[in-house]
Amino acid sequence: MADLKPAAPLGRLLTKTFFARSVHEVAPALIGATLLVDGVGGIITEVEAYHHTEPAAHSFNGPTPRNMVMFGPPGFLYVYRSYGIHWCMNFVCEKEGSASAVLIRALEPTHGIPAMRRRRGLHDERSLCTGPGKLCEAMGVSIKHNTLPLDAPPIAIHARTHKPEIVSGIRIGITKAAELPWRYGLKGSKFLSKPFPA
DNA sequence: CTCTTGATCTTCT
DNA sequence: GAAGATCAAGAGC
Repeated sequence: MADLKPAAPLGRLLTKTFFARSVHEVAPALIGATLLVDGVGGIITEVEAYHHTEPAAHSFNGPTPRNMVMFGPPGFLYVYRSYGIHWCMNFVCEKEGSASAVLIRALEPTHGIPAMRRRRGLHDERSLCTGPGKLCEAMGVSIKHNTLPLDAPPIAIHARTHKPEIVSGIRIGITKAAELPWRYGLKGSKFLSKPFPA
């Protein structure tokens, strides 16, 4: 079955240098970019920044087998198990040893929607990728993808072609350092894990 | 609509 | 032993 939804125009492919700067610059710059894994994915609508200097970050207490990739160079994928059942994906940023990353929280599906629907089961398109665990399931991302480079197959991230309106707010689902406004979203998007407060 | 609960991996106490 | 960067299903209002 053909994919009938028109895809957004794709910009250039992002390379590792895009991620080699402050996580607070990378996070809002990713909103509107198109993330594809094996050609399946969509427009990034929501992310959160995590910095190793604050206690909500997995890297706050130093390296472990799980978070090892966060301590390496920028431009690689960090995938971890959440609540024992879901996978969540992050882009490692800044520089080697900095251990900061951006959590991808929601996508607007544009590519390979039938494949995503198949992986997710009985779900409407609006709830296919509106959460960090949901989008990994929809794109088939798991621990197998941990440590993969972000600028080589099967991963492709296309820059946005126009700067969108971006909203920010406090992060979701955490108890430590919860007051930090490091959640970023595409203004007015219907594909968010939760609405941003007005 | 909101609230509660179960799933059960990784890390920390 | 407990908590956590989650999600879906079910009960109650």
